[in-house]
Amino acid sequence: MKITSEEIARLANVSRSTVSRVINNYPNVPEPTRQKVMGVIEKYGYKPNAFARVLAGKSNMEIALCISNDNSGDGNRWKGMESPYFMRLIAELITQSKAYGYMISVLVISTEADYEEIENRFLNREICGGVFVGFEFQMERINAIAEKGFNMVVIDPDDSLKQADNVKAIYSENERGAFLAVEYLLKKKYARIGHIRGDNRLSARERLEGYCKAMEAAGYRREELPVEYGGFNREYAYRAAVRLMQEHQVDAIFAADDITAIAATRAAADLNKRVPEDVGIMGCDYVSLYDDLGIHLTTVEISVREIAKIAVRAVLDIEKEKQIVCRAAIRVGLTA
Amino acid sequence: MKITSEEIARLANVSRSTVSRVINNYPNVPEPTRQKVMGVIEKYGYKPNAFARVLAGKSNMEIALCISNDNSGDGNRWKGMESPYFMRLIAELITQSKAYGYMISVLVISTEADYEEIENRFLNREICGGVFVGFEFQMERINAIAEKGFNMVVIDPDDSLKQADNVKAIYSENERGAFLAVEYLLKKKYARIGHIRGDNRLSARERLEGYCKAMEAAGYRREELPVEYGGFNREYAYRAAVRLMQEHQVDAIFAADDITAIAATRAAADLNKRVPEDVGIMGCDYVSLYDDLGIHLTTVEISVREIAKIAVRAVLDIEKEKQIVCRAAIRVGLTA
DNA sequence: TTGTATGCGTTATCAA
DNA sequence: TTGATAACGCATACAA
Repeated sequence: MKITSEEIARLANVSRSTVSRVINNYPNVPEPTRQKVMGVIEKYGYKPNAFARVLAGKSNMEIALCISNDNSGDGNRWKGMESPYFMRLIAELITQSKAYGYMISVLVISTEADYEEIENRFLNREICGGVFVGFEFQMERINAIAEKGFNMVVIDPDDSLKQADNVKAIYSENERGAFLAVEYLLKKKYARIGHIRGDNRLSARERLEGYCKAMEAAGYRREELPVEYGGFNREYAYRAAVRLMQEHQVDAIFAADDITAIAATRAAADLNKRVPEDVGIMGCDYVSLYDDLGIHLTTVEISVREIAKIAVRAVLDIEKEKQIVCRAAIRVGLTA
Repeated sequence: MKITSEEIARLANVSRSTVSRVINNYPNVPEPTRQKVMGVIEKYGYKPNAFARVLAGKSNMEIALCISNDNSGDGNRWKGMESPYFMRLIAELITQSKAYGYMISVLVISTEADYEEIENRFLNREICGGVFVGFEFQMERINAIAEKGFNMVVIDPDDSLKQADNVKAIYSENERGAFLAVEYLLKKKYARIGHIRGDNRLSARERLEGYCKAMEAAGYRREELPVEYGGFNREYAYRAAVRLMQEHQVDAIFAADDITAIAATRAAADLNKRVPEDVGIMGCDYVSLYDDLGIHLTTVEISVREIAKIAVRAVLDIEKEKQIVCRAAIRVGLTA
């Protein structure tokens, strides 16, 4: 059926052990022998059985991507598995890990049992690392698993994070990104800049802080800044944008994310304001989707590819830092 | 470290074989014994080692989702891994297969070697089935693997498909969907309906055919129908829409897909035409994305969830049909 | 109905 | 430097 190391050994006139040593690049096998064995391996297209290796003690070259499922069910589909962010992240992680010879398996975490599932896989050596991304993780569970000696990476953790030893965290430069965005608007000579903030999670608070700092640096007083609640929700964001433009008379809006920015763009259109002439709109957390619709937001981008690359390197312990920050950059579009 | 069937056997005063029989629901184990063993299993939270089972002859409860990589690099990102269609499909497949206790592993197919990888996994019992989706598959390779006795499902294959015995095909009701769409426009009293067609792949040809048939049924002559090439590309589609509206004076457009429809909507706006009053626009192949932007296309929907559900059932051979067609339905929005 | 023995394909240990 | 041999954790044919 399928050629095994046994066969290879026979054909190369060596023992299974030697074949194994060649496969695993052990140092104690002389070059001629290695050549001979490799020749037979190539000739017959032999590929070692991954499952057997794992059973025999090796770790599987597979990384679990653990996504927290969103059960809130508020009809806002920009969450959970279908979120374009997660989707791009999955795609990039698959690509990046493949470059190191690793596979990605996607696990959706929704119940307590799922954490046991993960731990089980670690114990069985089915996976050699876990990358966590999403909102509502139980950090204690993650820490507990990590403390048994397994590598975990958490992307954009909330500040509640107490990192166990084997846990690495990847942060996005939210505050600085927001600061850059507002700075950009100020340079464009917008004078009255409002902010549509997200909800209470860390990223939203950091972006708000960045906005405030940039405005303060420009001489504005923090207490008087026009900030409205958008909650990363397109309906709330739309109304927030209307309030900012009508009640606060802003001439520019820094939105907590791109969904919010798109909603603000609609609001501007409905109020007969031209973008960017009458009102400048700045997004955040670039989502590639809108380009394809011919909508080119000026926004803050933190490369998903970069995050994926770092995540893979971190979980494989190539990257040793426990706290890694991904840089934000302005992506110039047509809305500001 | 981890409890094994050996331990369970000892604790339950039976042999490993009996534990195995209980786990695998063999009939020849009396209820009291089963209860006793199950009790110990529950108590210690024993989970059989999946890899060991596979090595011992069982098939892994895992389905490979094989996605053809798009190397065309024409800058149109609505293809390959990042396509929202694939992304939703992945999400739905994960959900649906989980319901049957199966996992999904995603494989991106770009080179010849990838087919060998798939075959290798089948031979090692790492996967028990393959679901193929994308454009440029080498059906001969798929058939060759299937002929060795493995289950394969191809979603929306091109007509070049010669199905081997273990290959099942899932088709979308493209022609009927297009027919319904045009019928819908006719009922809405649009009189001059044009079509922006896709490229030369089967789905595009079928949609064109559905459009033609519906128009013929309404008394139009096929040769005189206003059809322009859009190629599923937003730039081409935009220009096609302009031609239809300016040169052909259409009052409604049936677009080959939703990307095309969105481009047509932009074109209408740029020509100062109101949608749907001055011109009706009908999409096809519903992509959920646009709702979140406040754009509500009237379009043709073929449920991705339904496709995923059927794909899982087909690959597990619960669904026995070799050719399965997924129904299309009109999704009413604001553009027609 | 149950237990024993063997095999799955690999790695690791120990001798040679 | 190499080769036997014993794990790894489970399923199964066969015997009892």
